[in-house]
Amino acid sequence: MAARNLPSQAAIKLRPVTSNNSLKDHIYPALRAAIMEMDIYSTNTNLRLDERQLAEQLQISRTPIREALAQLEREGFVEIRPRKGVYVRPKTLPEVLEIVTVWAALESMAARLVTEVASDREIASLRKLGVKHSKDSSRADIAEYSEANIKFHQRILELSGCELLRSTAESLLQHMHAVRRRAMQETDRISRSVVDHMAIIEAIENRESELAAMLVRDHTM
Amino acid sequence: MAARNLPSQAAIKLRPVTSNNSLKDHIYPALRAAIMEMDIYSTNTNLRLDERQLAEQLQISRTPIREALAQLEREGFVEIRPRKGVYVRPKTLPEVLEIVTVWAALESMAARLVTEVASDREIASLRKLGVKHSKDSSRADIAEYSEANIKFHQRILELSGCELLRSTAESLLQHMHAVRRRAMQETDRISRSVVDHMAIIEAIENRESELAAMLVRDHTM
DNA sequence: ATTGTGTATGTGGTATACCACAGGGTGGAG
DNA sequence: CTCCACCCTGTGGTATACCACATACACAAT
Repeated sequence: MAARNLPSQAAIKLRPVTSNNSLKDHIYPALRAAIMEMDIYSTNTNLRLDERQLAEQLQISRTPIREALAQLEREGFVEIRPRKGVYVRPKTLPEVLEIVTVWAALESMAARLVTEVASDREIASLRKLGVKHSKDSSRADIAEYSEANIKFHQRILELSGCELLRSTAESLLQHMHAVRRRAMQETDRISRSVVDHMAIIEAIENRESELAAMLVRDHTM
Repeated sequence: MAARNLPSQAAIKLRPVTSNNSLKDHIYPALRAAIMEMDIYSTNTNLRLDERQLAEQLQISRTPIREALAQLEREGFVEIRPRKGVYVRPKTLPEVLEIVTVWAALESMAARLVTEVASDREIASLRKLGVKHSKDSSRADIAEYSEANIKFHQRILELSGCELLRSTAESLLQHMHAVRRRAMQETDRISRSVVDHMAIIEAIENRESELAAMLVRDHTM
């Protein structure tokens, strides 16, 4: 504080150097991404992960890898069988349906909250995302649309103002990553989706809590 | 399979001895319970946990303790500051409100599902829990009522048939453990609660999805 | 007396060594 | 040739040693 008024103080201003010291935190997203890339197209891909092999590939010891794997296990991405091995856990159809169900519950509540707490300005930003949808869908660019689609739903969760709602849904989203490709292949689904989104936006703009919550729920499920 | 028809086979039937081999899995609940017992009564309680001290108390090495602590950190019970220490993270009021909000979203969806998939017999079991409530509340036995109250809500989540819905809510419940004491102190809250529960049961019995979902949501929040 | 610097100490982070158990392979007995 | 006991190897689990950094404190320079 005293330094603020010292004229002789050179304005060096280097960054707080908060660089990620922990290997574990660095490795966890990498492993998760690698798993999400590979887990689909099941048969004859090796679902087993070897701690020592990973350690050698990453040029670090097993310890941080084990911590990352433990986290992935708790989140349901892998299964660790003692003295057997670490296995990628492919998601069954019932599991995916459950994920969608919980997501619907969360986003439905989020939509309700948005109608109650979000400013008109914020809601307008939501509409802008919706408009982008229409343009993208006309080009039928699946991948790009998928991105925008996710952004739209994430935005609703953000605007709810409930961080736990957002983060819980976000972790579910990670599990859906591999499945989304399939789900979004059908083109007619896109046009239907855009119509749904417009209806959702409209309900939110009109502050119709019940309607917004219902539309989001039905749309997701 | 072949042993089934062997008459000489004594019906010993001992358990698969899958007993908890891993120290980590044994320690994690213990630590969590200890934290939940202590975190309240904020000021002047030492919020810091020492890995080495815990290791000495439990007569094991730091490794499994670190794994348990890492898990507790992921779930938000403690905060690990590198080279500073492990600190119990007391929940702020806004955080508790967020937990309640997410819980309401989950249980509301669960109630909706119950009206769709649960058998009449299962719903009847729910009513039995409700009846137990009335009896308990007349005795104004706070602790006992609190238990029954939780059971009631957990039962709704079970009957939804969506395991992910149940487990997600269950993890939220852990965070509420310390807070519940306060919330349940007021006696009039109990009688109100019982009335609410009866209305919820009735809606579910009549298969009124919307009504059941709404009642659960409003009751929780 | 004040301030800045060196150092001692304690922390979580990482590396490494060893352990117990699961599974498969091998050898010998029949 | 068949089958079973035994060991050998590989796995995740645990213990231990060491590291880099944050902090506190002593002490010296001003």
